[in-house]
Amino acid sequence: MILKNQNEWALHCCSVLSWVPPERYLSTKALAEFHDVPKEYLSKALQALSQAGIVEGTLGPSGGYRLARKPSDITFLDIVEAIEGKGSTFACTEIRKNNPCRTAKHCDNKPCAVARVMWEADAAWRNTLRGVRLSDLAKTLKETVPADLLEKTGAWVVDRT
Amino acid sequence: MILKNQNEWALHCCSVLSWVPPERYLSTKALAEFHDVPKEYLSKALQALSQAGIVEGTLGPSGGYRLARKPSDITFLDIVEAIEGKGSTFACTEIRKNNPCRTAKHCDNKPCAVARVMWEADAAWRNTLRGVRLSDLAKTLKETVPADLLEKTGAWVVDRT
DNA sequence: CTTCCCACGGATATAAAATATCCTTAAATT
DNA sequence: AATTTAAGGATATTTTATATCCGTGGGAAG
Ligand code: FES
Ligand code: FES
Repeated sequence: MILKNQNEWALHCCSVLSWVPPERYLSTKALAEFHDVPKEYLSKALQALSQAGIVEGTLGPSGGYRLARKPSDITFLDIVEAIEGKGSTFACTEIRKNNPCRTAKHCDNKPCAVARVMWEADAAWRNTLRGVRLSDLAKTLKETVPADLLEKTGAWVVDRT
Repeated sequence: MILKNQNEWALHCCSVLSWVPPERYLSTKALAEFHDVPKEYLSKALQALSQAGIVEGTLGPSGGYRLARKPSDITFLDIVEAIEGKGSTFACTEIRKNNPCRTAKHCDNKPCAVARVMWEADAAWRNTLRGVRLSDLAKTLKETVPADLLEKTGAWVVDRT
């Protein structure tokens, strides 16, 4: 099991979009060029983010995407769930029901103990993602990425909005 | 992203194998019949558990598998990692390196901040799984599964060892 | 010693999901 | 009116998951 590469793209795109000045937009083309990924496929990820209400798009020249909310209101989980979906990573097929010793009277009012553990682990994963916001990421980047690169990148983005 | 169904099979198989009396074995055939899953494919999961040192198999009639360690020495993580592998669920493709503003002198001594968060979430997932042992599962089952079903199931297993 | 049962592992087939491209539509800008 | 762009449907390609098949050799039982 491995997460889709769309996650990495979407997370980095949201990070880039936080450079976009208010009332302006950055196009899919620019985002695809910046990350060197296929534009048409990246478009699908951005559409998912749009449907999730994380970014908003507008048409026409000078159109594109921008964040729909403040970076402090967008968590990693929001973005990952827009790409991967909200369903648990563990799918219980109720294999326990195949136990040949079971009779019809054995009802399953409680979920399987195995599934409960797996779902708990899934929740722990999501909780970690929920605990990190886009604003936290920006702060970390400021501390770890060379200032000149950050500056140039910001200019590059603003230049195309 | 969804975990393989082998995980559910392997976890339930380990649970069943904890019924096996010392010095005896339960065959793949019996495990497949018990869970109503294809024997040949289940065999692959059991081989993975065997290679991970969670179960041990023996050949010949009256052969099969049994747990290689005490249930209190086997965690959910051991089993899941035997099936899914130990690698992180998030694959970073170093997309940041495609930033057109980068120059050769920008080295990446530290991993990307995005990847660090995703790996932290992966670690949280694994930590939860590491925190539950097969012995804990047995205890939970004792509390939630009707006593008569547990007893019949145990007898079914012993009958085939 | 012979026969049968079994784990083990390689090879292959099928189904499903991820990745990627193509194309049409309609809205916003110039 | 012409151009740029998001939106989304359709389709193709690649990879992974699921499943089956078969050969090998070890171990138990007669
Ligand atoms: S029946 Fe699905 S995890 Fe137990
Ligand atoms: S470069 Fe891979 S997550 Fe940032």
